[in-house]
Amino acid sequence: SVQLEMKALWDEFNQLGTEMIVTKAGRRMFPTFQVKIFGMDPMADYMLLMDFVPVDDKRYRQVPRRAVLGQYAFHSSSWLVAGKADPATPGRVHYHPDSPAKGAQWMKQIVSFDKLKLTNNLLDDNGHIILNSMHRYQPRFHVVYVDPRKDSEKYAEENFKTFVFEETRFTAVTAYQNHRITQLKIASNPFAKGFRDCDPEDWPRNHRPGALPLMSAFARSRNPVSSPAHQ
Amino acid sequence: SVQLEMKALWDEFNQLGTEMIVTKAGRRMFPTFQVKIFGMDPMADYMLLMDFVPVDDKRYRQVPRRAVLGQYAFHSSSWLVAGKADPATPGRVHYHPDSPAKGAQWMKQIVSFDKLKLTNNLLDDNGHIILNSMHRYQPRFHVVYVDPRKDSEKYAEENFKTFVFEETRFTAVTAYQNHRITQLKIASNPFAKGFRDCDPEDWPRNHRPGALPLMSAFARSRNPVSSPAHQ
DNA sequence: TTCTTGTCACCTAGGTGTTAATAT
DNA sequence: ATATTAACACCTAGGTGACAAGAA
Repeated sequence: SVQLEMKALWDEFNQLGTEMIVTKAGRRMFPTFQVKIFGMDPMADYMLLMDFVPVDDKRYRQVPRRAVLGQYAFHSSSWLVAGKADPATPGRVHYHPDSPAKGAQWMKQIVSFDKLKLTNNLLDDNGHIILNSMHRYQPRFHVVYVDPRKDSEKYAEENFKTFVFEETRFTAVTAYQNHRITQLKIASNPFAKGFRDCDPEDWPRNHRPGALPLMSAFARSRNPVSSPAHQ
Repeated sequence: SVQLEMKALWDEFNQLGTEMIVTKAGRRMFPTFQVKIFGMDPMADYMLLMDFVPVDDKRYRQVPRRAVLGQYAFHSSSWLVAGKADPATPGRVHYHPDSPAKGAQWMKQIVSFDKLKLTNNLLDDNGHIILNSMHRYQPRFHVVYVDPRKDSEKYAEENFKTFVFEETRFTAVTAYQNHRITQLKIASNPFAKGFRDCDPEDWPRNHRPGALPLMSAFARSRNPVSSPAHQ
């Protein structure tokens, strides 16, 4: 079984409609996809990998600016369907760089996919995940048991397990559309600390619940509870 | 077979008497021990590791300052034997973090031991290599074939190969003794660029052979030739 | 008008020798 | 006197969103 790390933070983003930046050079995800793994055979070899599947066959677009003036400008519910999805991108896969490794190794600490990068460059040759901007994606996590038998290909089906966490869904964008997403990224990503305007010591250590509803759920759970995956 | 990378740089340091800093927290080596590997079975698993053996049973000490005034102050030949070696440190081993991996993986690029750190803290619990300051050491590189046979312990002897490059010998120190070593480290280690006083563009790209005899050998070979190991 | 690209200041994270203070 | 330690300024290396300019 698999538990998603930082579930509270993922939930907070998901509630606003998570957006992930894609660039030509490749951009990391934030939050980073991280999991705790249980129940492996400690002595067996496993490959861990991720891929990304379209949530729907739609293309999205920004809401016209004149339609969203006022308090709820840039709200997550302001996505409009812009038509059918663009042609699918090459369905690349990202192997965790420690693969293959023993079950004991994978289970003894959190597995982090922080080397995974997203790009919108269809001709990318850095092995990054290629996505269409303005489309929605569902990250998937796969565990492959490395079968030592000679005819292991025959058992591919049963040596394979997929885990999906719906709270990690996101829209790929080249620039943030929802200003609340931007603010939550700035508030929670250490690398964006330069854009915070509050006292850096104020958050999250001294954060008073309710003061900033934007990130209340995350602030409430300092030891985030993980969530079970839909298999 | 194994080739030492950056052999010209190692030679230049060795000629002066290489020194490596040891600290309580652990310090990387510079130059970094890096090798190219040939002739592995591409499909077999190997563990790669390093250890450090005393070159002799001597303890060294700094030359009294009043004895070395003038041009040859701090020359490498100014080490004095201070007596018998201190009690041996725990003979730790550093496994390359990618171990175990297939021969094909090890051979397809330079193997770098840049995560290896040296410490003088006998109680270190970070898994660093523990050395006595003011003692001389010989780094050793070991390749272990992971034998798939059940009774693999019996074949430990033949599944094991050791490579020694004498030009990587060094004295462990808590502060540099030979000023020429300091200058060569500053000139060749990118992380010490802040201590260079010459135009940063001047070296090594525009370095004129003979102008700075200190690092002539390194500057002469822009594509350093590797050296075979003594097995 | 909407979306994308490239540059930038500002961060995190951590590897350098220097230096002054301390230990032996 | 020699040897070690800890704090420090200055780097490398690379991850942020902002912004202005360009593309569609």
